Amino acid sequence: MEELIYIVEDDEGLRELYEGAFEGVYRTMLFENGKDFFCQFEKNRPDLIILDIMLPDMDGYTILTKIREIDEKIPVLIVSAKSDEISAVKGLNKGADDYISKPFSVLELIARIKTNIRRANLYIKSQKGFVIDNNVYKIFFEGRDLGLTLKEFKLLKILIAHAGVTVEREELFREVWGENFMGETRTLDIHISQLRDKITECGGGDVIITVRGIGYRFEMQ
Amino acid sequence: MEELIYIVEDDEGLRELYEGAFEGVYRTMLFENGKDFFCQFEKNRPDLIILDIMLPDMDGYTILTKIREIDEKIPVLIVSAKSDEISAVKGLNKGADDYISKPFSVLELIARIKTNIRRANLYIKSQKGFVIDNNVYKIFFEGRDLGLTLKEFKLLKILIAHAGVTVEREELFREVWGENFMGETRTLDIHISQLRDKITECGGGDVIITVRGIGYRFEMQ
DNA sequence: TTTGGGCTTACAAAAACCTTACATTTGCTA
DNA sequence: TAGCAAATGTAAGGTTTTTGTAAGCCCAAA
Repeated sequence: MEELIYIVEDDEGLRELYEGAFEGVYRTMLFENGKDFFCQFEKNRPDLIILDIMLPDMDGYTILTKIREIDEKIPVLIVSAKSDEISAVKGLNKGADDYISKPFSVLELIARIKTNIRRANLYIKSQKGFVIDNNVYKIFFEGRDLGLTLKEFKLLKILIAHAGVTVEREELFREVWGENFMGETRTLDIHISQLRDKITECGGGDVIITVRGIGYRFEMQ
Repeated sequence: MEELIYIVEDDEGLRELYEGAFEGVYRTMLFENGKDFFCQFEKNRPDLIILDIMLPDMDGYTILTKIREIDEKIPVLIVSAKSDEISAVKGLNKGADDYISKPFSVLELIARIKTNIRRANLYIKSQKGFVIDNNVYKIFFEGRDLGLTLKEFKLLKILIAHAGVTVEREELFREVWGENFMGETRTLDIHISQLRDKITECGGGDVIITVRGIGYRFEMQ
């Protein structure tokens, strides 16, 4: 699992519970208050947000509304005290995708997270300006269609999926061209070249970095 | 509100509760069992389905699986007895979008319905103008019968059902021609070509888009 | 027998892909 | 530091693959 989850929670007990529950399953980032959360959220989007309704600085609804102003699709799961059921309903009306009441079972929590991420990923995966739409086999940069061919699409998709990590030439060949690719060729280089052209044309910067002797790396700056 | 909700529920008390709760808010259709439900579901799709896990003829999971085979996007909300919480988790894993436990508040139920429909509508493209009549195997565009043959009908129906999503050639073959279609042929292309002709003749635009190397996609613009 | 759906054949066009060829960069070595 | 070899960048053009579509044949149903 590579999914990243942001958790906004001030209760120390629950913080520990989350950390334990997600160990090795999801990458998590914990925030005590709304301010810290938004500071990070502006910089990088997670795959899902877990939001406690009762917080010290701003209440959950305010945060939720603000999240929805910035991103209307990202899955938000609200956590509320059992007694506070009306709050949860209010949250759902304000644009939360789901809610769960304390106390909850870890099993159920993970099931709900899974569903919400599945639902969101069915459609679109994005990474800092790049949006991959698997339904139409297109990748957009800041809203502009890069106009990729199938090979280019697969290539960029893999690089973005491994953003920040160098992907070996051999692996790219395997994933894009398939196991039994023979032609000892320069095809990969040419496709990378094309990709760079198209990204540049759409206003993107140098996001594909050559790692000599190894392969390529997608990196945003 | 114009939303149509199908409710699969055998408990008389709950049936009355639903009818009262949705009066004037949603249009509803009640089904006592899975058989009745599917009979109608094939004919016309609602905006959301409320499904009780405990039913006389087939259990909820079977229905859910069958629903997902036919339509992978339609929101399904599972209702389960409180004691049966594990079942609900199971349901979420099987492709339900949400669940609610008995006893629940009407307020919460409506909030959840609202959220699920909102979420679904974020993604589902409008297929405005195209009407599929499964009883007479006809598809109309703006009231005009396209005059499709059976294969063409099946083809367009599948494409429309997956509106906005590219359907692979292989899947189209499987769904229209059946598992054991051998002829490595161009038949699919020819049928697509015919479909385009007929749609154009009836005033429709370029709604079938070729995705080179993958398949075709229905998209309204 | 007629009719029409569905399939195949055949050719055309387009798009994607690959190869060649040469330029450039990088890292290493003398 | 200069020089070399290996790796990579990329323009140009040819080749292959994929798709579009017209025309005709076959077969089952009416």
